[in-house]
Amino acid sequence: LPSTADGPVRTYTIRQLSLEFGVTARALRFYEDRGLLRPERRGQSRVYSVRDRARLQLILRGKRVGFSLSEIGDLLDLYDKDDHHAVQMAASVAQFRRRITALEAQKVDIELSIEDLRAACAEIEARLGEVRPDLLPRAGDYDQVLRKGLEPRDQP
Amino acid sequence: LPSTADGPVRTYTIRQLSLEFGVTARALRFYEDRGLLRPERRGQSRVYSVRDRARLQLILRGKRVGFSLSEIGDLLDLYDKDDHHAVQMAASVAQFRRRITALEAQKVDIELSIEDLRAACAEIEARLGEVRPDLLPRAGDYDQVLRKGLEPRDQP
DNA sequence: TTGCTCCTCACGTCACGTGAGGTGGC
DNA sequence: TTGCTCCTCACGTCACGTGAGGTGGC
Repeated sequence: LPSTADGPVRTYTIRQLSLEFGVTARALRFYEDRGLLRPERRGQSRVYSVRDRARLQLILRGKRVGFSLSEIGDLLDLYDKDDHHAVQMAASVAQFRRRITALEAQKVDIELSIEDLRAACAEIEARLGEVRPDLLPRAGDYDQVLRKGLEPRDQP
Repeated sequence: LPSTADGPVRTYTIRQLSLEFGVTARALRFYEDRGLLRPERRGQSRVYSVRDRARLQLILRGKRVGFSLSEIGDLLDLYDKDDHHAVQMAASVAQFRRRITALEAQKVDIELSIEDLRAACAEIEARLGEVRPDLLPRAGDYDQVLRKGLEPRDQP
Protein backbone atom coordinates (compact mmCIF):
# COMPACT_ATOMS: atom_id res chain seq x y z
CA LEU A 1 0.00 0.00 0.00
CA PRO A 2 1.27 3.50 -0.78
CA SER A 3 1.82 5.74 2.22
CA THR A 4 3.20 9.09 3.30
CA ALA A 5 4.60 10.45 6.54
CA ASP A 6 0.97 10.85 7.55
CA GLY A 7 0.30 7.15 7.19
CA PRO A 8 -1.27 5.08 4.41
CA VAL A 9 -3.04 7.04 1.66
CA ARG A 10 -6.75 6.40 1.63
CA THR A 11 -7.98 4.94 -1.65
CA TYR A 12 -11.20 3.42 -2.93
CA THR A 13 -12.16 0.64 -5.30
CA ILE A 14 -14.76 1.22 -7.94
CA ARG A 15 -17.25 -0.84 -5.99
CA GLN A 16 -16.69 1.08 -2.78
CA LEU A 17 -17.47 4.38 -4.46
CA SER A 18 -20.40 3.01 -6.41
CA LEU A 19 -21.94 1.61 -3.23
CA GLU A 20 -21.26 4.75 -1.24
CA PHE A 21 -22.88 7.03 -3.79
CA GLY A 22 -25.52 4.70 -5.12
CA VAL A 23 -24.34 4.69 -8.72
CA THR A 24 -23.16 1.77 -10.84
CA ALA A 25 -19.56 0.94 -11.60
CA ARG A 26 -20.50 1.46 -15.23
CA ALA A 27 -21.37 5.06 -14.45
CA LEU A 28 -17.95 5.66 -12.89
CA ARG A 29 -16.23 4.18 -15.95
CA PHE A 30 -18.41 6.34 -18.13
CA TYR A 31 -17.40 9.50 -16.26
CA GLU A 32 -13.79 8.49 -16.77
CA ASP A 33 -14.42 7.98 -20.46
CA ARG A 34 -15.82 11.51 -20.58
CA GLY A 35 -12.72 12.85 -18.85
CA LEU A 36 -14.38 13.74 -15.56
CA LEU A 37 -12.39 11.25 -13.48
CA ARG A 38 -8.84 9.97 -13.84
CA PRO A 39 -8.26 7.24 -11.26
CA GLU A 40 -4.88 5.54 -11.14
CA ARG A 41 -4.40 1.91 -12.05
CA ARG A 42 -3.05 -0.95 -10.03
CA GLY A 43 -2.65 -3.51 -12.78
CA GLN A 44 -6.00 -3.47 -14.55
CA SER A 45 -8.04 -2.20 -11.65
CA ARG A 46 -8.91 1.42 -11.01
CA VAL A 47 -7.74 3.00 -7.78
CA TYR A 48 -9.64 6.10 -6.72
CA SER A 49 -8.04 8.74 -4.47
CA VAL A 50 -9.69 11.04 -1.97
CA ARG A 51 -9.56 13.71 -4.67
CA ASP A 52 -11.32 11.43 -7.13
CA ARG A 53 -13.98 10.87 -4.52
CA ALA A 54 -14.42 14.61 -4.07
CA ARG A 55 -14.71 15.08 -7.83
CA LEU A 56 -17.29 12.33 -8.02
CA GLN A 57 -19.27 14.07 -5.32
CA LEU A 58 -19.22 17.28 -7.35
CA ILE A 59 -20.21 15.39 -10.49
CA LEU A 60 -23.22 13.86 -8.79
CA ARG A 61 -24.27 17.14 -7.23
CA GLY A 62 -24.03 18.76 -10.64
CA LYS A 63 -26.13 16.05 -12.21
CA ARG A 64 -28.73 16.31 -9.48
CA VAL A 65 -29.31 19.97 -10.26
CA GLY A 66 -29.51 19.28 -13.96
CA PHE A 67 -26.08 20.03 -15.43
CA SER A 68 -24.94 17.90 -18.35
CA LEU A 69 -21.71 15.97 -17.97
CA SER A 70 -19.93 18.29 -20.37
CA GLU A 71 -21.00 21.33 -18.36
CA ILE A 72 -19.76 19.64 -15.22
CA GLY A 73 -16.51 18.88 -17.01
CA ASP A 74 -16.05 22.54 -17.89
CA LEU A 75 -16.56 23.54 -14.27
CA LEU A 76 -14.10 20.94 -13.01
CA ASP A 77 -11.50 21.94 -15.61
CA LEU A 78 -11.74 25.55 -14.53
CA TYR A 79 -11.26 24.41 -10.97
CA ASP A 80 -8.06 22.61 -11.90
CA LYS A 81 -6.57 25.45 -13.91
CA ASP A 82 -7.25 28.18 -11.38
CA ASP A 83 -4.89 28.03 -8.44
CA HIS A 84 -6.77 30.19 -6.03
CA HIS A 85 -10.12 29.12 -7.45
CA ALA A 86 -11.24 32.72 -7.63
CA VAL A 87 -12.10 32.72 -11.32
CA GLN A 88 -13.57 29.28 -10.99
CA MET A 89 -15.81 30.46 -8.16
CA ALA A 90 -17.04 33.46 -10.14
CA ALA A 91 -17.66 31.31 -13.20
CA SER A 92 -19.51 28.75 -11.11
CA VAL A 93 -21.80 31.32 -9.60
CA ALA A 94 -22.60 32.55 -13.09
CA GLN A 95 -23.34 29.01 -14.29
CA PHE A 96 -25.37 28.26 -11.19
CA ARG A 97 -27.53 31.34 -11.70
CA ARG A 98 -28.22 30.29 -15.27
CA ARG A 99 -29.17 26.83 -14.07
CA ILE A 100 -31.49 28.32 -11.45
CA THR A 101 -33.24 30.30 -14.19
CA ALA A 102 -33.64 27.15 -16.28
CA LEU A 103 -34.96 25.19 -13.30
CA GLU A 104 -37.48 27.88 -12.51
CA ALA A 105 -38.73 27.69 -16.08
CA GLN A 106 -38.97 23.91 -15.78
CA LYS A 107 -40.91 24.30 -12.58
CA VAL A 108 -43.42 26.55 -14.31
CA ASP A 109 -43.74 23.97 -17.10
CA ILE A 110 -44.43 21.27 -14.56
CA GLU A 111 -47.01 23.39 -12.81
CA LEU A 112 -48.74 24.00 -16.13
CA SER A 113 -48.64 20.28 -16.92
CA ILE A 114 -50.21 19.46 -13.57
CA GLU A 115 -52.95 22.00 -14.18
CA ASP A 116 -53.48 20.56 -17.64
CA LEU A 117 -53.81 17.04 -16.34
CA ARG A 118 -56.12 18.11 -13.50
CA ALA A 119 -58.38 19.87 -16.00
CA ALA A 120 -58.34 16.83 -18.28
CA CYS A 121 -59.26 14.57 -15.36
CA ALA A 122 -62.15 16.82 -14.41
CA GLU A 123 -63.44 16.98 -17.96
CA ILE A 124 -63.23 13.24 -18.48
CA GLU A 125 -64.90 12.51 -15.18
CA ALA A 126 -67.74 14.84 -16.07
CA ARG A 127 -68.34 13.01 -19.37
CA LEU A 128 -67.92 9.67 -17.68
CA GLY A 129 -70.49 10.65 -15.08
CA GLU A 130 -73.06 10.96 -17.86
CA VAL A 131 -72.29 7.69 -19.61
CA ARG A 132 -71.02 5.25 -17.00
CA PRO A 133 -71.26 6.69 -13.49
CA ASP A 134 -70.41 3.23 -12.17
CA LEU A 135 -66.91 3.68 -13.58
CA LEU A 136 -66.24 6.84 -11.63
CA PRO A 137 -63.42 6.33 -9.12
CA ARG A 138 -64.41 5.96 -5.50
CA ALA A 139 -61.87 7.61 -3.27
CA GLY A 140 -58.94 6.92 -5.52
CA ASP A 141 -59.60 3.25 -6.13
CA TYR A 142 -58.57 3.25 -9.76
CA ASP A 143 -57.63 -0.40 -9.97
CA GLN A 144 -61.20 -1.24 -9.06
CA VAL A 145 -62.35 1.08 -11.79
CA LEU A 146 -60.30 -0.68 -14.42
CA ARG A 147 -61.32 -4.16 -13.40
CA LYS A 148 -64.94 -3.14 -13.39
CA GLY A 149 -64.68 -1.40 -16.74
CA LEU A 150 -63.32 -4.48 -18.43
CA GLU A 151 -66.05 -6.79 -17.13
CA PRO A 152 -69.13 -7.26 -19.26
CA ARG A 153 -71.93 -4.98 -18.13
CA ASP A 154 -75.17 -6.34 -16.67
CA GLN A 155 -77.70 -6.58 -19.45
CA PRO A 156 -81.18 -5.56 -18.26
CA LEU B 1 -58.80 14.46 -54.52
CA PRO B 2 -60.98 12.08 -52.52
CA SER B 3 -64.37 13.43 -51.54
CA THR B 4 -67.69 12.51 -49.96
CA ALA B 5 -71.20 13.87 -50.19
CA ASP B 6 -69.98 16.53 -47.76
CA GLY B 7 -67.33 17.70 -50.18
CA PRO B 8 -63.61 17.03 -50.45
CA VAL B 9 -62.01 15.28 -47.48
CA ARG B 10 -59.55 17.49 -45.68
CA THR B 11 -56.04 16.04 -45.60
CA TYR B 12 -52.59 17.27 -44.62
CA THR B 13 -49.06 16.79 -45.86
CA ILE B 14 -46.30 15.98 -43.46
CA ARG B 15 -44.94 19.50 -43.78
CA GLN B 16 -48.28 21.10 -43.07
CA LEU B 17 -48.65 19.24 -39.82
CA SER B 18 -45.05 19.72 -38.79
CA LEU B 19 -45.34 23.49 -39.35
CA GLU B 20 -48.70 23.71 -37.60
CA PHE B 21 -47.47 21.90 -34.50
CA GLY B 22 -43.87 23.03 -34.50
CA VAL B 23 -42.33 19.57 -34.75
CA THR B 24 -40.09 18.17 -37.47
CA ALA B 25 -41.19 15.84 -40.24
CA ARG B 26 -38.73 13.37 -38.78
CA ALA B 27 -40.71 13.37 -35.55
CA LEU B 28 -43.93 12.53 -37.40
CA ARG B 29 -42.20 9.66 -39.21
CA PHE B 30 -40.82 8.50 -35.90
CA TYR B 31 -44.29 8.44 -34.32
CA GLU B 32 -45.45 6.38 -37.26
CA ASP B 33 -42.57 3.99 -36.78
CA ARG B 34 -43.65 3.59 -33.16
CA GLY B 35 -47.20 2.83 -34.27
CA LEU B 36 -48.77 6.04 -32.98
CA LEU B 37 -49.78 7.32 -36.41
CA ARG B 38 -50.86 5.49 -39.56
CA PRO B 39 -51.27 7.99 -42.37
CA GLU B 40 -52.31 6.78 -45.80
CA ARG B 41 -50.00 6.90 -48.79
CA ARG B 42 -50.41 8.62 -52.10
CA GLY B 43 -47.53 7.04 -53.97
CA GLN B 44 -44.60 7.47 -51.65
CA SER B 45 -45.92 10.44 -49.78
CA ARG B 46 -47.82 10.33 -46.51
CA VAL B 47 -51.34 11.72 -46.43
CA TYR B 48 -52.65 12.66 -43.01
CA SER B 49 -56.37 12.72 -42.25
CA VAL B 50 -58.24 14.87 -39.77
CA ARG B 51 -58.15 11.89 -37.43
CA ASP B 52 -54.38 11.62 -37.78
CA ARG B 53 -54.16 15.28 -36.90
CA ALA B 54 -56.26 14.75 -33.80
CA ARG B 55 -54.07 11.84 -32.75
CA LEU B 56 -50.97 13.94 -33.28
CA GLN B 57 -52.46 16.59 -31.05
CA LEU B 58 -53.03 14.00 -28.33
CA ILE B 59 -49.50 12.67 -28.76
CA LEU B 60 -47.99 16.12 -28.32
CA ARG B 61 -50.17 16.90 -25.34
CA GLY B 62 -49.12 13.62 -23.78
CA LYS B 63 -45.48 14.37 -24.38
CA ARG B 64 -45.82 17.83 -22.92
CA VAL B 65 -47.05 16.45 -19.63
CA GLY B 66 -44.27 13.87 -19.56
CA PHE B 67 -45.73 10.63 -20.90
CA SER B 68 -43.41 8.38 -22.88
CA LEU B 69 -44.39 7.49 -26.43
CA SER B 70 -45.21 3.93 -25.40
CA GLU B 71 -47.52 5.16 -22.63
CA ILE B 72 -49.21 7.45 -25.14
CA GLY B 73 -49.51 4.51 -27.50
CA ASP B 74 -51.28 2.45 -24.82
CA LEU B 75 -53.75 5.25 -24.20
CA LEU B 76 -54.49 5.68 -27.91
CA ASP B 77 -54.91 1.93 -28.39
CA LEU B 78 -57.43 1.80 -25.58
CA TYR B 79 -59.26 4.66 -27.22
CA ASP B 80 -59.51 2.74 -30.47
CA LYS B 81 -60.71 -0.50 -28.94
CA ASP B 82 -63.38 1.02 -26.72
CA ASP B 83 -66.43 2.08 -28.70
CA HIS B 84 -68.04 4.34 -26.16
CA HIS B 85 -64.68 5.34 -24.73
CA ALA B 86 -65.94 4.72 -21.21
CA VAL B 87 -63.19 2.31 -20.20
CA GLN B 88 -60.65 4.43 -22.02
CA MET B 89 -61.76 7.47 -20.08
CA ALA B 90 -61.51 5.70 -16.75
CA ALA B 91 -58.09 4.33 -17.62
CA SER B 92 -56.90 7.74 -18.75
CA VAL B 93 -57.96 9.38 -15.54
CA ALA B 94 -56.04 6.71 -13.62
CA GLN B 95 -52.94 7.28 -15.77
CA PHE B 96 -53.28 11.03 -15.49
CA ARG B 97 -53.44 10.88 -11.71
CA ARG B 98 -50.27 8.80 -11.63
CA ARG B 99 -48.57 11.30 -13.90
CA ILE B 100 -49.68 14.15 -11.63
CA THR B 101 -48.09 12.38 -8.68
CA ALA B 102 -44.86 11.93 -10.61
CA LEU B 103 -44.86 15.57 -11.70
CA GLU B 104 -45.39 16.74 -8.16
CA ALA B 105 -42.38 14.71 -7.07
CA GLN B 106 -40.35 16.23 -9.90
CA LYS B 107 -41.44 19.66 -8.81
CA VAL B 108 -40.19 19.01 -5.30
CA ASP B 109 -36.87 17.80 -6.76
CA ILE B 110 -36.56 20.99 -8.76
CA GLU B 111 -37.33 23.11 -5.74
CA LEU B 112 -34.65 21.29 -3.79
CA SER B 113 -32.19 21.77 -6.65
CA ILE B 114 -32.90 25.47 -6.74
CA GLU B 115 -32.37 25.74 -3.00
CA ASP B 116 -29.15 23.79 -3.37
CA LEU B 117 -27.85 26.07 -6.07
CA ARG B 118 -28.85 29.21 -4.18
CA ALA B 119 -27.01 27.98 -1.10
CA ALA B 120 -23.97 27.10 -3.21
CA CYS B 121 -23.99 30.59 -4.77
CA ALA B 122 -24.19 32.22 -1.36
CA GLU B 123 -21.37 30.12 0.01
CA ILE B 124 -19.12 30.73 -2.98
CA GLU B 125 -19.82 34.45 -2.95
CA ALA B 126 -18.93 34.60 0.71
CA ARG B 127 -15.57 32.94 0.09
CA LEU B 128 -15.01 35.05 -3.00
CA GLY B 129 -15.69 38.17 -1.00
CA GLU B 130 -12.71 37.34 1.19
CA VAL B 131 -10.27 36.57 -1.62
CA ARG B 132 -11.27 38.64 -4.63
CA PRO B 133 -14.09 41.05 -3.79
CA ASP B 134 -13.47 42.66 -7.18
CA LEU B 135 -14.81 39.50 -8.81
CA LEU B 136 -18.14 39.69 -7.02
CA PRO B 137 -20.97 40.25 -9.48
CA ARG B 138 -22.42 43.72 -9.63
CA ALA B 139 -26.15 43.61 -10.22
CA GLY B 140 -26.05 40.44 -12.26
CA ASP B 141 -23.30 41.44 -14.65
CA TYR B 142 -21.68 38.05 -14.80
CA ASP B 143 -20.08 38.47 -18.18
CA GLN B 144 -18.15 41.39 -16.74
CA VAL B 145 -17.10 39.17 -13.88
CA LEU B 146 -15.70 36.53 -16.17
CA ARG B 147 -13.82 38.97 -18.38
CA LYS B 148 -12.35 40.63 -15.36
CA GLY B 149 -11.37 37.36 -13.75
CA LEU B 150 -9.43 36.24 -16.79
CA GLU B 151 -7.43 39.46 -17.10
CA PRO B 152 -4.08 39.66 -15.33
CA ARG B 153 -4.41 41.36 -11.98
CA ASP B 154 -2.72 44.70 -11.26
CA GLN B 155 0.57 44.01 -9.57
CA PRO B 156 1.31 46.54 -6.80
C1' DT C 1 -33.67 22.11 -66.47
C1' DT C 2 -34.21 24.05 -61.88
C1' DG C 3 -36.70 23.91 -57.38
C1' DC C 4 -39.50 22.17 -54.17
C1' DT C 5 -41.18 18.59 -51.20
C1' DC C 6 -41.17 14.07 -50.39
C1' DC C 7 -38.83 9.56 -49.38
C1' DT C 8 -35.63 5.82 -47.10
C1' DC C 9 -31.59 4.39 -44.85
C1' DA C 10 -28.45 4.86 -41.23
C1' DC C 11 -25.31 6.88 -38.04
C1' DG C 12 -25.01 10.35 -34.08
C1' DT C 13 -26.56 12.16 -29.44
C1' DC C 14 -27.12 11.68 -24.15
C1' DA C 15 -26.10 8.95 -20.01
C1' DC C 16 -25.70 5.16 -19.08
C1' DG C 17 -27.88 -0.42 -18.71
C1' DT C 18 -26.87 -4.86 -19.79
C1' DG C 19 -24.93 -8.89 -21.07
C1' DA C 20 -20.71 -11.46 -23.11
C1' DG C 21 -16.37 -13.15 -22.37
C1' DG C 22 -12.01 -12.91 -19.95
C1' DT C 23 -8.39 -11.86 -16.08
C1' DG C 24 -6.22 -11.62 -11.25
C1' DG C 25 -5.54 -12.57 -6.53
C1' DC C 26 -7.21 -14.37 -2.12
C1' DT D 1 -10.94 -25.43 -7.81
C1' DT D 2 -14.54 -22.18 -6.62
C1' DG D 3 -15.86 -17.31 -5.80
C1' DC D 4 -15.30 -12.73 -5.89
C1' DT D 5 -14.24 -8.39 -8.05
C1' DC D 6 -12.30 -6.39 -11.67
C1' DC D 7 -11.80 -5.53 -16.74
C1' DT D 8 -12.97 -4.42 -21.91
C1' DC D 9 -15.86 -4.46 -25.80
C1' DA D 10 -20.15 -3.54 -27.82
C1' DC D 11 -24.99 -3.41 -28.59
C1' DG D 12 -29.51 -1.52 -26.61
C1' DT D 13 -32.47 2.39 -24.87
C1' DC D 14 -35.15 6.96 -25.61
C1' DA D 15 -36.76 10.45 -28.91
C1' DC D 16 -35.47 12.10 -32.20
C1' DG D 17 -31.38 15.28 -35.23
C1' DT D 18 -28.84 15.21 -39.16
C1' DG D 19 -26.91 14.39 -43.32
C1' DA D 20 -26.62 11.28 -47.65
C1' DG D 21 -28.58 10.00 -51.74
C1' DG D 22 -32.65 9.43 -54.55
C1' DT D 23 -37.66 10.16 -56.47
C1' DG D 24 -41.97 12.69 -58.26
C1' DG D 25 -44.70 16.31 -60.04
C1' DC D 26 -45.44 21.22 -60.95
